[in-house]
Amino acid sequence: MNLSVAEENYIKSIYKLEEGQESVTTTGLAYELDTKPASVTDMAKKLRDKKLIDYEKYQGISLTADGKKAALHIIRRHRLWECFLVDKLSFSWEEVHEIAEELEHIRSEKLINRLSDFLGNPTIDPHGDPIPDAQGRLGKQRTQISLDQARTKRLEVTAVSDKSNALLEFLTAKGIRLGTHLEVIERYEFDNSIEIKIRNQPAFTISEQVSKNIMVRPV
Amino acid sequence: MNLSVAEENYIKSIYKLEEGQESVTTTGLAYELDTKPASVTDMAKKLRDKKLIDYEKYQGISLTADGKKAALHIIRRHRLWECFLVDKLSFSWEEVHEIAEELEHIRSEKLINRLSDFLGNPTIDPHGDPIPDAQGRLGKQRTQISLDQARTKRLEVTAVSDKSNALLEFLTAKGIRLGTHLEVIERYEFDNSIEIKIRNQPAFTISEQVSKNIMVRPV
DNA sequence: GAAATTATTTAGATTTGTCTAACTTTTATT
DNA sequence: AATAAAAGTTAGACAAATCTAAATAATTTC
Repeated sequence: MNLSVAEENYIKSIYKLEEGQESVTTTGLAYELDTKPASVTDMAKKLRDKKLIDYEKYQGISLTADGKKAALHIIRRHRLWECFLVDKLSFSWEEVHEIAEELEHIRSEKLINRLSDFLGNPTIDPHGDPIPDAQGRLGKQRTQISLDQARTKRLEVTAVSDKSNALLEFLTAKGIRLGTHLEVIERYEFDNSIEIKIRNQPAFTISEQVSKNIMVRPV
Repeated sequence: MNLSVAEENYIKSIYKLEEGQESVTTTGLAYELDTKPASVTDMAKKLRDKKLIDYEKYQGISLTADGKKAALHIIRRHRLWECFLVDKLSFSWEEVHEIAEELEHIRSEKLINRLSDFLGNPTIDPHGDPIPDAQGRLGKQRTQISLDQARTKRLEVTAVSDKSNALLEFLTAKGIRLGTHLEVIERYEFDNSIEIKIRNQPAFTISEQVSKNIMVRPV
């Protein structure tokens, strides 16, 4: 299956929205791709014809098995290039996303598999997200700090799911990066904000919007 | 100046044809780009409007100073990626061209300059062609075996100017690669073919078409 | 459950890069 | 120099991906 850059971006965004539980709507996808709902409808028909998504008008969109496979291959390419940029070219965590966004569309199985070897076949990218293997198989997911039912106190940051510059810059400013150990001081039910503390720095509060995007594991 | 992939390919091909002395015609460029003369005429108008080429109808095409600069930047990207593929990902000489053809269109000054640093700022690519520096300055050219006025006997291959698979495979089959030392046995005026010998293997003859694309230096 | 609001789709237009077919200009031939 | 051939251009069409504006369906609200 040979996909255009536009088609690949749609598949990737649909995967991302599906991952975040909620159903994929025309408007939601348009927002995610910074385009208009009318354009999404057009592309939905095309992707349905290619059997990459299930789509009935007014009924929303979901990836087929083939679509999921395609998505995982695109994500593999994206995350491997991010590793390359950070590990080999000394880019910082925050600046790699945009460039990887372009590199991910270069389609050569051989290139990607050799790149993976060259990088030592990493299984997580610089943001802590798992890298699918050559067959599209994915390692296990981490937990969102806000969904942690066990109300764990001591946590380690393993990933950030939203890659917007705004969030990444905020986290950097706060000293939160991959591997950072943090302590949950308080969880406020009324707005789902969370008060946290890093080492011996003063505590501060993060909104649900932010905490939803921080993946953690108990430590 | 932000160029589309198509525009970049035109600029690169025009540069290549200009480098090979002859004037750049609509048909010649169409052949080089595997497209139709009508398409070339359309694009020529667009590139003229962007002041990258001089073009008057029926009068052929030539790069402006800006166009040359753009071409050298594209070539820099292409050749650096070729270095990466061969040096770091163990691709062979012959297979890198196509992939570099895609990678060259990723436009991030920072990416390319860091890639260059990572590779040790190479000045020639795996085919022996010089890599323009960040300012677009180019090292000195090598000589075509067929233009060697001095009629040198012992030569070293420093580059191959035509990157078509057909030629690269032919050269590999004959045992001609970068750095190969060869001895010119005879030059035939009537068809400009050249009889050469590599080490102690039997001599063979190469046509002008082939020899024109082999760059050499005396040894 | 009717009306209002929101979401989605359709129809028609636009841009980029390409094409074919017809036409024009230039170059080559005699 | 006239004509034939080759090279180049124009006009009109098309596919991909997008858009706006209008129409339709679904959902929410009262």
